[in-house]
Amino acid sequence: MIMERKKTDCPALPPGWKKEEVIRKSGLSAGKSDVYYYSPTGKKFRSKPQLSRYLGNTVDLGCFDFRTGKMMPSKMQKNKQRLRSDNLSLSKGKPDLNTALPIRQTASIFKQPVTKVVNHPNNKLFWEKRLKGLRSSDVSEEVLRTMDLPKGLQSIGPDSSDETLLSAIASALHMSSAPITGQTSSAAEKNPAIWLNSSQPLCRAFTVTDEDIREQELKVHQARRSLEEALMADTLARANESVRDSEDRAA
DNA sequence: GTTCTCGGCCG
DNA sequence: CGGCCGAGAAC
Repeated sequence: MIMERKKTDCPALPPGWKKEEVIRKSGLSAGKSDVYYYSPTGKKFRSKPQLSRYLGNTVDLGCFDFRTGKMMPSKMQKNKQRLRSDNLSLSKGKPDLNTALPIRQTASIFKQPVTKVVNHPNNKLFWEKRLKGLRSSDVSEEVLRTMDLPKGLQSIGPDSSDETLLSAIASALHMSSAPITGQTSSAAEKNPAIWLNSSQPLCRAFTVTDEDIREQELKVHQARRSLEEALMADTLARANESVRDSEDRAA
C-alpha cells in the first residue's frame, strides 16, 4: 500500500496544477518545509523562477506567492518588470543599440525583462559584454545548441566572441527599422571608443548575398518542419497521458 | 539512470 | 530568515 503524498489543487494556477508541501524530518533544518508544484503533465517545479520560465506569459506570477500558492495582492508594490516603453519614449532619436535592452521588439512573446545597469561609473567598460552568453533555450532550461556564424560577419571591439556578435546583431534588427550595416567607418576599427556609430552593432560592415538569403530560407523551412513534428509528438504524448490519468483514477 | 532530501549560499 | 538550487543519498 503506497501512501500517496498529498498534492493539493492550486486554485491560483491553471487547472491540473498541483501543489505539495514536504516537511523536513531530519538534519539541522528539520521542521522546515519545501514547496513543490506539479504541472498537468507531471513535471516537478521547486522554485518560482523555474515555474515562471515554464509558464512564460500564460500566467502573471508577479503577485503569486510560491510558498502559499496564493495570489498576494500585497505584493503589488514591486516595480520590477520594466516596461520597454520607458526606454524607448525617453530617447527621442535612434536608440543606442549597444546599450538599449535586448528585448524582443516584434511580437511580444517574452515578457521577461533584462537587467540594465545605469549610471555606473564604469559603464563604458562593460557595455561590450552586455550581451555575452545570451542563448535561446527551451522550457526545461536547457540551452539549445550554439550558432555558427558566416565568415563574413566579424565582430569589432574588445569582445570578439561569436555569441556576443550574434546577440548584438539580433538585438539591432529588433530595435531599429533602419538597415543594419555594421560599423562602416574604418576609423571605428582602430579606435571604437571614439568612432563608434552607436546606432549600429559592434560588427564590421558586411554584405548579404543572394545565396546567403537562399540558404537561410532553406534553414527556416527545415526548422518549420522540425517544429511541426515536435508539436505533433507533443500532442500525442499529452493525449496518451490524459488517457492514463483516467485509467489511474478509475482503478 | 532518476528521485528525494537536506545543506548552504546569497539576497 | 527564507527562497532557491547544488549535490549527495537513496532508490
